[in-house]
Amino acid sequence: MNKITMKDIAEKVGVSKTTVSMVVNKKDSNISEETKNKIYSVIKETGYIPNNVARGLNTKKSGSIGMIIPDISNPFFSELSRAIEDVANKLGYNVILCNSDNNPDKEKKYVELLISKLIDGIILIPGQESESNANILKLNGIPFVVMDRYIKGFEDYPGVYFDNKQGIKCGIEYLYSKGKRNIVFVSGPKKINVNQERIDGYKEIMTKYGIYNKSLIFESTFSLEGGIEVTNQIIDQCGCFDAIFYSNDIMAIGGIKTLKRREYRVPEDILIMGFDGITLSKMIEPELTTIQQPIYSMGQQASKLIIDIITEQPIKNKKVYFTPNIIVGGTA
Amino acid sequence: MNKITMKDIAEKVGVSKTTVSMVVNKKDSNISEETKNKIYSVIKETGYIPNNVARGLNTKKSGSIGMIIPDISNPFFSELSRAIEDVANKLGYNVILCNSDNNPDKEKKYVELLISKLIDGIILIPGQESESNANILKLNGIPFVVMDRYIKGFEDYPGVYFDNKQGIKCGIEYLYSKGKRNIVFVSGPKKINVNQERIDGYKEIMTKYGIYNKSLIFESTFSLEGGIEVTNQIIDQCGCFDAIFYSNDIMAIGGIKTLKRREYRVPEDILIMGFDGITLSKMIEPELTTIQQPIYSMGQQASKLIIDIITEQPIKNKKVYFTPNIIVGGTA
DNA sequence: TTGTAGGCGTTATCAT
DNA sequence: ATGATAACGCCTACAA
Repeated sequence: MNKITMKDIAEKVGVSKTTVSMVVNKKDSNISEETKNKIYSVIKETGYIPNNVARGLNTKKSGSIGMIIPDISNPFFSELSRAIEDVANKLGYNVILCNSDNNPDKEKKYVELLISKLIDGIILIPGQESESNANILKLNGIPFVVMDRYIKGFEDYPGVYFDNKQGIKCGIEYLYSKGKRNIVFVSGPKKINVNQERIDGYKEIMTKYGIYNKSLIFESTFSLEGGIEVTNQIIDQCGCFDAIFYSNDIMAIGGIKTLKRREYRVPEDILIMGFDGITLSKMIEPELTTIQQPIYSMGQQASKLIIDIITEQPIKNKKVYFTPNIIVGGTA
Repeated sequence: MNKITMKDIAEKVGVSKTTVSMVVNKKDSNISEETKNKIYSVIKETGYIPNNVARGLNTKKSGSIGMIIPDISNPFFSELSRAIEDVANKLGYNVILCNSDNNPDKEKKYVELLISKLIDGIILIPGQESESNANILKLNGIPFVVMDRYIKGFEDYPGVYFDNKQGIKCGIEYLYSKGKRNIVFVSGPKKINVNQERIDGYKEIMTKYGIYNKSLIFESTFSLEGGIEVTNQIIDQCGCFDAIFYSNDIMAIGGIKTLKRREYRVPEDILIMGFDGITLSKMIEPELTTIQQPIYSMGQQASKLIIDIITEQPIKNKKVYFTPNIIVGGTA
């Protein structure tokens, strides 16, 4: 049961491989209708599927793009992936999924794997210390788009970002307008650079309002457990606080659970603000008040951008910034 | 900036491509240490990365497995994907992500795409009418593992399944034991065969208890909106009901929101049971009482199974059934 | 309008 | 212990 090749088709029709190749690749402007039809019908009856690998060896293109993300089971990234894959698929590419867990070694392994597969381009959400991996890509001439987080030394590379500082300011302004003054801020792991950016935003705006207090800044991991732990910590260590701004939705949800269990009422006693606007934020009751990143649009944009680069389309903006949007739910 | 090839390495070291190839592929039992070391050092200093595509053309293997799922942004599938990718990665494979949306045409397109990339194997969660697509795979000799849903005519193929009937029975028994007798059942789209299986389970057990009533069966889509809509319908059409068993967690969450908004108390007035046990079910407050599928284990198992088949390992069980497990949260 | 021939980078089969 | 050579299936000049 050997696989059918172009040669088989050519022999059956009684033409050369070249002719078949041209028809298969729609470069058939001057192939007679008759030949074309014969070829098509034999392709159909044999169920011939071209060998993309052989094609790739010639063209140095694989028709695949790689997507290196921290963790697909995190809703933020799975929503993003869906957008990336949708656009890629529509434009004739497919997507190889890589979960880096923010681990530089894993990330490196994937980068090399993708290169070895003649990947056409990569969408990279950097973990930590991604400079050297970005460098490998650069040295190998693989186009890539950076997403969500910066890579030192690659600030001029194409990228899709979210205006984190502005997002934080939005959130704080809202909480301030609600009369809150002791606003706790929970950042994600400081090793990830967007978090520093968010902390800076917090510092700036709180200082502007004259209510900045360093001891109101906490750090945790972007998970439900992270949210629960840090919230217990906040309750135990903080003299007074009247609002908590979590820098992702999942943490906020963990926080709300913890507050309720420890007999705080949300939003009556404490206002809660999340960050990301994942679908999940609309599932809890009351719905989470959060700073929305347009996740699906960001994914679409990144996917479109990398493919434009691959296909050498003229690019208007190789760096795209998305702006925040507050979703007012019932928690603040 | 042409990419470095084996030929380049061979020339630099002063050996033949063959020798380099053997070293790269660890088939170097009888290559002198000296040569090996020279080759390794040149590989390192040049940053050589083997071309997997060229290799694939020879070996007819790509080192990739395909994963065809309905929708990665559905938490059930993203959790599953994570497991699949983890195992695949550990065993030296990578994963190509395909969102079928349960659409047979999309599914077909992906099947052919994957074949054209010399995919080594596929994990297929069938949408609707997947017989012909499974047939294409069969004709092309592509190994595949079926997951979650049956494909008519491929019952003997390797597969990883969940005992849906048992799951439903578990849930009903629990609700019955809590004194509930008017238990509404919300199935997913009947076109998807697991749903029929679940309805059958419901019918059986309810009949056994002598409380079966056909008008308590509703159908909806596996989404938050689906859960909301159907719940409004239930409230409006059902004379009396004291529990609702949704056949996935997301619908259940939509249902809870709706019940609350329409002034029902959960669990005081109405007990709610979900199905799946996605992480999300632990995020809401109170936590959802649900029938847990061991999602991560199922993904691991499927991944391991397809790779065992690819590598022709002896397989103990080519069909694996997982059994339900009730998680008692606060909604029932 | 169609065919011939060489090459893409690797692996496999024989040699040496 | 190492090399020469022919595949793998397709694409692409260049020929005819």
